Amino acid sequence: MAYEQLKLENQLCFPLYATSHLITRRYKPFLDELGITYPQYLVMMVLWEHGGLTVNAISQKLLLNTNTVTPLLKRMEAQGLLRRERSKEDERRVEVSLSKAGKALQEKAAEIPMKLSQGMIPDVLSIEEIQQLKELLHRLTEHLQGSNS
Amino acid sequence: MAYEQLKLENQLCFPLYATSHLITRRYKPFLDELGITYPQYLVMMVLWEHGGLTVNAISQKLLLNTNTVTPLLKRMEAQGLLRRERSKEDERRVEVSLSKAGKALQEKAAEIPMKLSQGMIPDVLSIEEIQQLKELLHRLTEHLQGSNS
DNA sequence: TATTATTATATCGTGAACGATATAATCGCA
DNA sequence: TGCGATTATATCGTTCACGATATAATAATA
Repeated sequence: MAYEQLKLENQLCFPLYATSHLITRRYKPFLDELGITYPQYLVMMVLWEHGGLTVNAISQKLLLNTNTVTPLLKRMEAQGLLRRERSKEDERRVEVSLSKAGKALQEKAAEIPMKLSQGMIPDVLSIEEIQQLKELLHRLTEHLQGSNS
Repeated sequence: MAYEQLKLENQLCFPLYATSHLITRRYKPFLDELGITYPQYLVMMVLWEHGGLTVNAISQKLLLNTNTVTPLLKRMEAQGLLRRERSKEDERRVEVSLSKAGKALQEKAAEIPMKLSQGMIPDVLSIEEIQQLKELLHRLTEHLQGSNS
């Protein structure tokens, strides 16, 4: 077969795709306890770190389109995790801020990263290798965001 | 702020999630030419490499659930890329095989991996680093599939 | 100050992704 | 042989993800 490059194992994209899904599945039981999904957890992390932000700012930080983030935020507002309010300075913008319940959730969430890394480190990857992996992924995302080539 | 581990940049999961999406977006224009989506492309790669397989075998290779793969295959059957037929030996199984059009698509697809890697290598990551990244991801997926801890 | 361009968000439709559940065929074992 | 357990796939409902498009507010400029 002359199509070696078309094998899953020879590609970079599939391992990324698969690992991402597998990790999301690992999160699920912990996030279920908080009553949120994985993308919602990402939104919460952004808000915990930066406080109130516009819809646009959130979607840029998560590298998602606003038409993904808008309904995500509406569901989260319905759950009482955050508020969405039109800015008074510029009525095109919608400012998103955490509710009391949303802020309070951070304490519960704080245990999740540790719980997940248990059994992962150093069984499979050493601290150095995790660091290396992050660094390589970071360079890749930086590039993929910027250029068109 | 005492929640350093809850910052996006300090996690492994978010870079994986984001990179995976960004790469899928890179594929889109090329896959549009073939008239297929990224997960459909993954299915095609499995079938090009292994020939006819059951629904279960395909979902295992892609690390997806069958309730994701079944509708995926039905859409692909409707497009004329493949056939789905109940096995005669064991009528619980559905055997998936490529149509003529499905097989023919491989030739067009063969150019995609190269086109994508242009501008990625060695601008951002060297050949060695790509290899390293694959290796780290491979170990991670192997672990995440197997254990429960 | 009109008018056009840009910006910010929302809406709609399609295709994943997956938990829960259903259904039918096959297997295992009393 | 018979019947409960297992296996293979399908169906349903909810949530993402995103292209295309719409709408309204603001900025730019003639």
